[in-house]
Amino acid sequence: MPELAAPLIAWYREAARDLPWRRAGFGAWGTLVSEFMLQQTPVNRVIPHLEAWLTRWPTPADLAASPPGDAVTQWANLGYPRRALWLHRAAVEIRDRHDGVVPRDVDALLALTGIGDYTARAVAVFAYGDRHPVVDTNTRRVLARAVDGRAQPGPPHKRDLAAMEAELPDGVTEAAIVNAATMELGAIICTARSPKCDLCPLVAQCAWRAAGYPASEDLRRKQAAYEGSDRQARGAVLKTLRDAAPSPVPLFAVLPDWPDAAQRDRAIDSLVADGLAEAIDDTLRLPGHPAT
DNA sequence: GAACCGTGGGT
DNA sequence: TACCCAAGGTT
Repeated sequence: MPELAAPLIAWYREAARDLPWRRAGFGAWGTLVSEFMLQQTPVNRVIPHLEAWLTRWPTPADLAASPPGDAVTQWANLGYPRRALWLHRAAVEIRDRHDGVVPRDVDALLALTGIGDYTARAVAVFAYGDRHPVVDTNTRRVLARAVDGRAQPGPPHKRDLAAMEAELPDGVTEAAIVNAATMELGAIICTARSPKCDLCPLVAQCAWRAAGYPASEDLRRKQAAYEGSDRQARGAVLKTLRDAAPSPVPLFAVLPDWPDAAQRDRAIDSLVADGLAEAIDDTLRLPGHPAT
């Protein structure tokens, strides 16, 4: 058994948060939706939106039968709205290619729109109980500290999967718990800013602690400035469309007072190019019904 | 591999 | 206040 597994499993049993997607029988569709929402959006903001989403669309086929614009509206202010579009596309693909059943095979999951290395393995492990390494930003930080003795992980890399694989016990059930426990530890104890090392189950094993908590060069890429950015303009345009939906908005009424008109127009064009908006006549609206 | 993609809470 | 950060993925 790898060194970290036993203390992680023991800690997780008593410290894990009670989250909706950990309830017994939550289902693969619910897991898939939760993982889409959790891509770069914090847990506490996801929970109410997840429950509303699953009430409205209890199965992939239910979502696939709605226009993609409805998904964008229901997504509300979760951020990165193309995730809503991608989740809708994935639902269509699940309906058309997998008889409406969320696939279990990692390669089949990876072939769905909006699903990458993390989400594919998270569904296979947490929804179906299979044995794979699951690596998210929490996992990478915990391994960087506990195993590599560094304060922060480098940028995401394929080799991260092998690093996590090395920490997994042989047993399928135990491996799934170690995956979840490593993420959970990074989320609530081994946090980015001020880790709670006095509460950490890995104090005896932690290479970063043993080395005296050295600072490490921060190799992560920094987020671009948001204020004044094209992203901000896109967000504002899309909020206008969501608030008006299902009605279209006349183009002259889309952010008429935006300080940079060229930027506003660029935002509109890029949203149309992304499929997040449709320009019809002299109006703009959320995308309608090519779902069925 | 780097740039790009939203939004809000914590510090 | 300004900056950091968040269960990533696509191009």
